[in-house]
Amino acid sequence: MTRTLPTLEDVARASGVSTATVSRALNAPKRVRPETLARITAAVERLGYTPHFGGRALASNRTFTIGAVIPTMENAIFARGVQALQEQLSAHGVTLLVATSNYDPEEEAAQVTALLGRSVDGMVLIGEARDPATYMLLERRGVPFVLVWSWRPDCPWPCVGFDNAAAAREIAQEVLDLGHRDVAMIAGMTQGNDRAAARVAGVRQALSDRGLALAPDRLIESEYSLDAGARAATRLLAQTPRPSVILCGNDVLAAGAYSAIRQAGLSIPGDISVTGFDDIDLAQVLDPGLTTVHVPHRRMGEMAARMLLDPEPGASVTRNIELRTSIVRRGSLAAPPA
Amino acid sequence: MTRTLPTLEDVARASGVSTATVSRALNAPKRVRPETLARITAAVERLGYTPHFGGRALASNRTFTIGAVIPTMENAIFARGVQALQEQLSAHGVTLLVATSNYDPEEEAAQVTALLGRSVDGMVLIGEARDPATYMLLERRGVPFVLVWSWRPDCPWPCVGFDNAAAAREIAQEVLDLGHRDVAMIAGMTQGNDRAAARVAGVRQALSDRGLALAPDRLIESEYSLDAGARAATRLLAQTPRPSVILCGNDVLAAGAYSAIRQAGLSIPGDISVTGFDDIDLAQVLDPGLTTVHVPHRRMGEMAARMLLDPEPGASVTRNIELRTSIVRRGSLAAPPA
DNA sequence: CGACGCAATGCAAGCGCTTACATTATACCC
DNA sequence: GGGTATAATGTAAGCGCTTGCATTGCGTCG
Repeated sequence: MTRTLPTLEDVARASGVSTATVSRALNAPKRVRPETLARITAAVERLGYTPHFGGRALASNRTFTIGAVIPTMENAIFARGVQALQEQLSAHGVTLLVATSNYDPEEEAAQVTALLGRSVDGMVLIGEARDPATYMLLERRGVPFVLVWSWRPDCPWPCVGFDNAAAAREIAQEVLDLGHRDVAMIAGMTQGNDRAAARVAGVRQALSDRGLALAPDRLIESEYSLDAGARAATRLLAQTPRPSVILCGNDVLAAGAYSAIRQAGLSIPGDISVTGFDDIDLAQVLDPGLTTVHVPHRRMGEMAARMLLDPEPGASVTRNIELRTSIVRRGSLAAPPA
Repeated sequence: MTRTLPTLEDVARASGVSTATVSRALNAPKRVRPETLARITAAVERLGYTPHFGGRALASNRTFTIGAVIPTMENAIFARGVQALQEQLSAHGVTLLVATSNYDPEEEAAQVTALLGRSVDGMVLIGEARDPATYMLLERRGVPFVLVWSWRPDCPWPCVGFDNAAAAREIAQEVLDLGHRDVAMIAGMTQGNDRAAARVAGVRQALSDRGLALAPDRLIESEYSLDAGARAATRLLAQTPRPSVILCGNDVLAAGAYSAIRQAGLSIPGDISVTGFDDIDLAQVLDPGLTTVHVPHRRMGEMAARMLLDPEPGASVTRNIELRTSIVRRGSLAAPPA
């Protein structure tokens, strides 16, 4: 009962043409006479033929597949970004292959290798910080790639993202403008994560602009999870004096902080303010709504897709694109308690 | 500057053996003499050789890839399930290919076809309700697949999931036990979605067990999104009398309901209770915490992986697995207002 | 000590598809 | 109507890999 799938040759035989013609009918329909095309199409239909991906990849050396390596799908922001990217790509008949690295550079390198082995036509990577060997590998294979989520003017690679430092600085300025002086921050792990590092740097910059500084014990680096965020916040709340605001490296951490603050019997923003970063759905569902930085995840996906799909690399599409972020003001940020 | 990747043949030449031996060295190391193996390994290393996926797929007709078609990545519950599945699969050297259908059966069928075209070795599908043609296609191609998220004792396909109806009935019973009589429900679109339909059925069953019924205007089917959930809740709140509890088809809808309720100036659970389904992170972050049904997404992923990876299909592993759900009690459910 | 079995390796035939090149049909021109 | 572009199709050579079968080399055994 081992069934053999219909092949190009079966279709060719069934429609009385050569395999070359069938191939053309499938890949460049205008190159075959309409009636022939019709006959072939009918045969394809009747036989239930589907092109064999491996054969195609082998012969044409193209796979119509692009790969993406993201830290994790469990963070909604990446899930959405991937979704956007995928929608964009499928609209062009390209499949997206997603791999996760769990924020581990070695794992990321392994996933990149795996994707290269599958002859992806292009690749999307998150952020800029990674082992130079990974970049070399990519270049050696001549696989186009684009970095998303990070951006700086002189990034040597094609990238589409936003200035994490500037955005963080901006929201920190807003916090300071409200009169906060005793600022704490829960950041993501900055090790090997340029976005997390840039956000810390941005906050530091805003503070130093006003002659303030982020004391070492006011900065906690935390894994990106609700629980870790809550734990970090708990530690901050225990300090005397208590900070009047907690800036969080992302919305998930902020949500964790909400739990801890609620747990401690304090109110937001009455006793303490909180800000986030990313603007995932969660941010608007929290009570009070989370003031956060809106990140253009959707546009990043679209632009990345466009860059990768661009027929003449380097030509019509700019290879270094800065997207704007914006601050979304909700209830979690107010002036410090008197 | 067109670089050509090293091929099996290059490695063979470099290590003074035939391609057959190199292939064996890669796929069945114990079948080649240790010293030969060492030489080959060295050559592979030196040349930076990576097997070409397409060639392998073509020759061996196996891809070490399994595909999954999920409704959307934007719902955290699927994102996490996929993540779990992926971890499980990578541990066995298998790649996961994820496609999304956006709850559209036709789109799902298209994605299934696409994945089949890529010669996946197996497939994971969500739920049982779909066009018979899709099942036929799968069978005709002889590709093993497993259904997750749904379960019933006499499901004709391999499946690992839970009894959505029973779980919904259970939480509804708990609601009724607290004294609620005026129950409303925001369900997912039941059209082509057996999980959503089963959850409604479960609630109905619980009600009818006590001689109650779900009035037509007390049931709103809604798209799975925060906004849609909020809109549905708003409509329910406008009814007189106002229901004393809103059962939601999933946590995202429940979160939407929270917004609407807060908007209306009502309190949870003082004025109105809310329950969810899935137990995503969100549920514990909401204030008050959301009482919901915990779904074993992680175990589903693991079991599905195991079923697909199982060397002797039908043998050691049961093909019909029911997993247990449990009710997570948080603050959103209380007795109705006096 | 020759026959035998087994382990290690080589040979070569594809797997299903694309595509340069060759060939044939069609159309159009003077 | 012969000649020539041009369009449509066919021919066949791979793409990189796996694998059945053939071959070789050796240790073993009667």
